[in-house]
Amino acid sequence: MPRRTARTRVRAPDQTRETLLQAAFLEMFRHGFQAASLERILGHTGVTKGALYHHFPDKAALGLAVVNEVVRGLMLARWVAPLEVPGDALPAFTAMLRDRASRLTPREIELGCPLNNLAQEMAPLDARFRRAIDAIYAEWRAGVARALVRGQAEGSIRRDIDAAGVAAFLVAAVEGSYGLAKGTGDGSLLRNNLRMLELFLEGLRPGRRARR
Amino acid sequence: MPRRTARTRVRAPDQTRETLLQAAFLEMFRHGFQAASLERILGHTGVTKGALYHHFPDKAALGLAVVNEVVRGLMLARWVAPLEVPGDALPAFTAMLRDRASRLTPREIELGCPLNNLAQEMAPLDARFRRAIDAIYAEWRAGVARALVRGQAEGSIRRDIDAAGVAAFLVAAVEGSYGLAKGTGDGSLLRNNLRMLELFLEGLRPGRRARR
DNA sequence: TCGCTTACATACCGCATGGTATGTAACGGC
DNA sequence: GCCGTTACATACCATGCGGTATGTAAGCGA
Repeated sequence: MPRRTARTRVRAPDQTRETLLQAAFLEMFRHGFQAASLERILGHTGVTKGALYHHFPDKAALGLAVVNEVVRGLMLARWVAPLEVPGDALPAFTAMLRDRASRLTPREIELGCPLNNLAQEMAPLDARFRRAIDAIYAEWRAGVARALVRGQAEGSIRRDIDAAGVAAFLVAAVEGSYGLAKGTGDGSLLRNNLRMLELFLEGLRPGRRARR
Repeated sequence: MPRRTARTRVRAPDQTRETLLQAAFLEMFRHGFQAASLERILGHTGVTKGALYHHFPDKAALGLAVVNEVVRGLMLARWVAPLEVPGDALPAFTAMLRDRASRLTPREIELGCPLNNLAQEMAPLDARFRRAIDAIYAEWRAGVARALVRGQAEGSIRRDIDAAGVAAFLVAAVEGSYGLAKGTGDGSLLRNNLRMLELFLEGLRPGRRARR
């Protein structure tokens, strides 16, 4: 039986939901979804279990909301939006990679890429997570491919490459680099790989020696 | 109090240990380490909890043994040994990539790379796991770098590249490709990326156009 | 054949977890 | 000011978990 005089917090449903999403994101980033503890999330936010289960039917729904509303936004802001700038596509790639490399935080090196983490953990376990993650990866690849096609149109990128295929490779290389750096705990490895990606992109410039 | 007449299985400690390792590997491959259930492992093998805790002091020790004795061996057999063949280094790379691409099982596409999975999950959580995983990645990178240096010595690979840096990039790209394929559930994506790696390696051939 | 060690078997425990039942206080339309 | 709905709060539960205590039987050197 609940206590007689319950002290309810100020009613601000949107903010409560957002608070939960952010805390859940951090918790999932650190521990993954399965090991993410609702109690810890509640402890960090001061929100109660009743409020949580008012906003989300169960833990999976909270996790999916984190994927769709937090992780997706982060990916788009960091890896797609920087490509949608006026000017040549290839320098936009280079600038984005250098920007990412320069902003590497110890947390990013320790914890890796949230999307990659969730993909590795949840893809074989839950079809809904897999679909949500798959959709985000598809957006990422599509954004990269668009930039490549733009580069082809303006002549800064060779026309004989398959934009979608190269985009998939680039995304994989980025994710792999973050993952490897996380595995080794070595930030310089990640910087090295982002630099290698720059060199790879330079190789896409039109030139005498065709790749195939 | 245990039952009076306990039916013990045949005493074959080495085989029992190996059975546990293999079952634990499969369980960890599917669910990760934290979500791996000892009860499920025991259920699959018919081994009892007493036997398990006779061979391993705790769950972490079992997990570490899986990493060091199973995962490491798989990585070496698949990604390092194929490079240590007589003949030119570059064709050995190509052959290895094609061999891997041709042998892709649905399980590999669904579950990804065991080493990558464990790295992503365990690196920030447990220092012992991180060290063990880090050591395996270092062996992998070293194996690739050795092959690159060999190629440089025999003239099939440009001398102006940093073998260690390129090796790190190659390993990251492989792991990223497996991870991405797992996220999307798409095997053709993985095949595409392995093919892209071939092309990347072709670009390491000595030629007129230097990369930097 | 005795006796110690190794290799297993069984029962049980404490704990953290996700989830639920139930209650109450704030808000908004009327 | 009433009342239904929304937004929370609290107590509690069932379950699965890793781990342990304790027992037994096989192997084996002397």
